[in-house]
Amino acid sequence: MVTEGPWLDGLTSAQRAAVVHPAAPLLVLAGPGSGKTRVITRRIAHLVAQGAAPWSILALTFTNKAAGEMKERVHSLLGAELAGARGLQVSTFHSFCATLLRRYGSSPAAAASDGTPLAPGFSIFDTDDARDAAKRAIAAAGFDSKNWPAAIVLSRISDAKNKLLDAAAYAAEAGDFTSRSLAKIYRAYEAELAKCNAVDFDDLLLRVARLVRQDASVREELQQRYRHVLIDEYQDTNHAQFVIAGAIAQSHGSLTVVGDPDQSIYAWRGADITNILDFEQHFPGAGVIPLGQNFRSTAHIVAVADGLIRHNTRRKHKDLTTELEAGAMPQVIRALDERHEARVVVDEMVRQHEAGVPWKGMAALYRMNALSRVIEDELRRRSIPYVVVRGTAFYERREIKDALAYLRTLANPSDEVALRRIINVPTRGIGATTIARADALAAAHGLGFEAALAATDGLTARARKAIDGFLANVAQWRADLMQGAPHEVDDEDLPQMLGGMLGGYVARVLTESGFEAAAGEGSADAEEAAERRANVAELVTAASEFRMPAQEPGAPRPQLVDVLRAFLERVALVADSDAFDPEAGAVTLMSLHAAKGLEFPFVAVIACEEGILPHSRVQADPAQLEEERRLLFVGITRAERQLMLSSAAMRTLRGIREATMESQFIEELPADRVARRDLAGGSRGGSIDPDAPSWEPDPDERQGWKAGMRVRHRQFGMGQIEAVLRQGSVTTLRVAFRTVGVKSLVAEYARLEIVG
DNA sequence: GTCGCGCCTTCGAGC
DNA sequence: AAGGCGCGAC
Repeated sequence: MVTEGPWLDGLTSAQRAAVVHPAAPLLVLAGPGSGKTRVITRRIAHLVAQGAAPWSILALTFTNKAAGEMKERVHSLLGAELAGARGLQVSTFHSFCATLLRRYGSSPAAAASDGTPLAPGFSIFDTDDARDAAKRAIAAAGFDSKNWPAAIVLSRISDAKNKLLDAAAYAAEAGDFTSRSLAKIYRAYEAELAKCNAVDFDDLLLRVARLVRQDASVREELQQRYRHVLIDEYQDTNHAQFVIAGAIAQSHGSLTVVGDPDQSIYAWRGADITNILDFEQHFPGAGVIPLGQNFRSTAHIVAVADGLIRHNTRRKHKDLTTELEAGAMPQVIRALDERHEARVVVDEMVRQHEAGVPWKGMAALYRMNALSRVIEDELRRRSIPYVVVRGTAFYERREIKDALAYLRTLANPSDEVALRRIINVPTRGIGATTIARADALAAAHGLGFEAALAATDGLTARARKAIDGFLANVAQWRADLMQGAPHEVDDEDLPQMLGGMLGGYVARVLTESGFEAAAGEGSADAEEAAERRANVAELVTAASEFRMPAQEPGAPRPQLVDVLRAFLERVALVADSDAFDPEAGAVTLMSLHAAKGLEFPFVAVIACEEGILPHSRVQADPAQLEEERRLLFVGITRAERQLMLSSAAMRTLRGIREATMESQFIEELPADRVARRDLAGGSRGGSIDPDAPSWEPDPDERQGWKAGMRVRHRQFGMGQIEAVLRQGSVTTLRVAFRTVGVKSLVAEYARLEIVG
């Protein structure tokens, strides 16, 4: 047993107390910048040093990124000395649950609520797939999609699932007409999922919660295996996650949770803040260690954050302190409009850069992803490197979803949502009529969609031929999945070998199906077509770079089908923040939600305006308003040395230009801790003429048109500037468009987008 | 059966 | 501003 080591170096007494706390329930209330990640990783290292087997430790994080970093840190802490941390399991709740469902899916407790068992290779539906399934469920339950929008239905079902109410339990509680109707739709939705051998995101948690509650042998196996459970960002766990963690930790009680109620920002997707607030009631005798000292931000920033969060009434107050110097005053900026705001923010970034802060040390944060656009434009115009952190954006693209639907059809033959998506992509002459016929046949004979397609008669010869050809291909591709790596490949080289096989396989399917060749079709222009093809190529690359996670000891060697399923699972569970690369050497742009857990020397929170932050949809509800305030608190506390909070007196949003009001949260900041700069002339909105050119755009921006530039017009599409004619203050451009020929446009009004 | 246009709605954060 | 849906033309 080792009682001293590098994992105890340089800790404060509170941090140390948390690290060495006995293997018993422990709540670490960790304020922003208080060394939370440090405490978890070092506690893991300490547990291992105390003799715990690495594979007996389960650490659950919020994102894959955080999981990867945590694993790495533990590795380097223990290093050679303790033979590393092999077998240590660090993952997100969702991927941990997916893994359990692959392993224990045959347990009746993991089955769908109608009893349909989960087969290996089940699909994980994303929000889009779930919406498709919900639409079909609404129709199947006999309701009109006009009165029952899929998105609303889904959010109600999601709420139910997060509270561990399955369709039957929901129906039992349903009293009024709306609830009873929803209960029917919920049941039909579950039937759709079951038919597809699919789960949605909430199911991953719900089914595992049911599994650990109802299946004693699984529960005991997990309790035996995971002797120590640690959970990061505990303030954002929901009830299902609470049940899962509690069940696993129940026998030994070694449960460490770390979080900050003031940073709880996911109530809207089911996070239950009482998990953390009532931890001591849930686990009597639990240790509680507050970490209030902030090592991240200079004193003014901490004071501003503290001053803001004090306005939340439903909270346990803890003092935020720092021993760092006062530092720069946080700046509160009121700009004229969103482009002006972007200019001011980027000006500050340039100033910071000149003062030695690298681009990667800066971030612009916002409440809504749509707000990234102006900042992007400004950074691009000034040739400053930036990345928009939105990991799921790539997977939301149509061509990528289609390509993945091919793979899902192959990995999970029941996945009808996927099959429907690609049955006629590229167009093969299998249209709505054919599909309606197949549906009718399926309903009449209780067939699956694929079987019904094969069996439908009375089709045109062309449709018949198209279906037969396609299904023959599918059968061949599925057969091709039943192969492993050559036996002579040793374990060391296996992951890379399998990745290569997967890449080759994906490329082959997408080529042979004709998908790749047609990937650019239907694009508005050649540019977009090229982009789509590049994205598909990128997906093939991602597949070949995929590394199969380590298998359980004694497990059979994975076949290609297992690799494909693991890949699809990984892809389904990417988080937006997974795309964050601290070494990218670029300014970071991301949502306030995605910024949780990160830190930057310079942070700008843009669009601090009523209706945006707080968001317009929440203002009536005090609990939701407090969550909005916490969101700004999270943003502020990402800043290490420089903070800018900006708003614009005028903003164009969703195509409407409107006067704005500064966020009520700005007024709540301690006035002596912020430096205000009102660049909008004291305007509080409303009094400005929206059309008045209120600030001077950069000369190079106004006169930036040059012959030869490639531009895009909303209506005319792609074109190239032939000539720039200046007539007084008016600039006229002669533009040769690909489709409509040469046009003369007034530069100021044409709203041309420069594309290169 | 397919394609393209225009009207209409929507419109937040995300595993 | 942008995506979904329905209609008409080919």
